[in-house]
Amino acid sequence: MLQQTQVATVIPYFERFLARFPVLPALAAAHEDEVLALWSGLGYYSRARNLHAAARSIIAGHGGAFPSTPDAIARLPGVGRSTAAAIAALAFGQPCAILDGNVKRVLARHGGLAGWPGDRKVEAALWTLAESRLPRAGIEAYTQGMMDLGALVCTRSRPDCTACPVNGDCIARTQCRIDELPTPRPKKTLPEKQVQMLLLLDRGELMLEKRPSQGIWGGLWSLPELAPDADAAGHCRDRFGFVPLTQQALPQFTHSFTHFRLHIRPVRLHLAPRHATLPGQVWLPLADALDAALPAPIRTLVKQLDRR
DNA sequence: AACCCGTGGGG
DNA sequence: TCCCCAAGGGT
Repeated sequence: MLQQTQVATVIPYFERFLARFPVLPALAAAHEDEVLALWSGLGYYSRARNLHAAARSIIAGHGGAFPSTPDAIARLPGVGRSTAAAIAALAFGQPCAILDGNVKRVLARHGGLAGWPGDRKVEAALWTLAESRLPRAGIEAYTQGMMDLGALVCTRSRPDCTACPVNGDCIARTQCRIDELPTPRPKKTLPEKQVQMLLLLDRGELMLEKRPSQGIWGGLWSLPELAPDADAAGHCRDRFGFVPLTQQALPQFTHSFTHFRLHIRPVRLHLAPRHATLPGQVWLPLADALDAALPAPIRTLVKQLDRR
């Protein structure tokens, strides 16, 4: 959950998740739909599918015992070098280096290492630096200390250098380059996309479609999409065989992702009753739909619909 | 190697 | 409002 996600954002999701899956076998035994529903709103949904798969892998392949070496941990789906090292260090006391966003910022500043940390070569240099600084003892406190130093003292903007325990030989501070390091990500213009999304309603029930596991919002339940200028009612008849009785365009809104911006034009359609339910579709009362694994903007849309 | 994968906090 | 980026990983 914490991969690319701030601690404060994660906490309520973590609490709910652990209340439902307190032990590893409980997660392994769960249906993917329920795992995704508890992840709904957190983003990067492959993390949820990978975590679920990892739990099953530990039950099936490791006899239920969590692997304890960094290499074995990193073979779990969704667990890379840094996450594996964090688990190995904090749970098993092994001397391995982590490299999350906080540590990258601390090392880039203290070591005076320029270049965007997302760049392959810069990241490799940061790993080397991180490995070279491991302590001979106390790996747990060191690992947590590096993360907390970045999160609480060596912050992205206005770091509190006077409170920093290593301000004496920090190159960024000595050379007055605190505001330049780490080097920011190169700017690029975000692509813009447009879609219509269909809110198909029948007697208070909403139709949701399961998205393929590949691609954006993989495995989540969402609304049927069509080209921005297509005929919604026609599409409704041609693709689903549903007869729309009324059609209403709802206000367009924009949802921003890391890599593109999506302009969504929702259309509400009331259908003639007794239509078929096709594979990959479900019809749910609005209150039940809100318990499903919905993408964040779809959840907002359904909530607004539910208020009427 | 560059791109894909979400959402929201904070400046 | 807009911009940056967060306890990164997979392809």
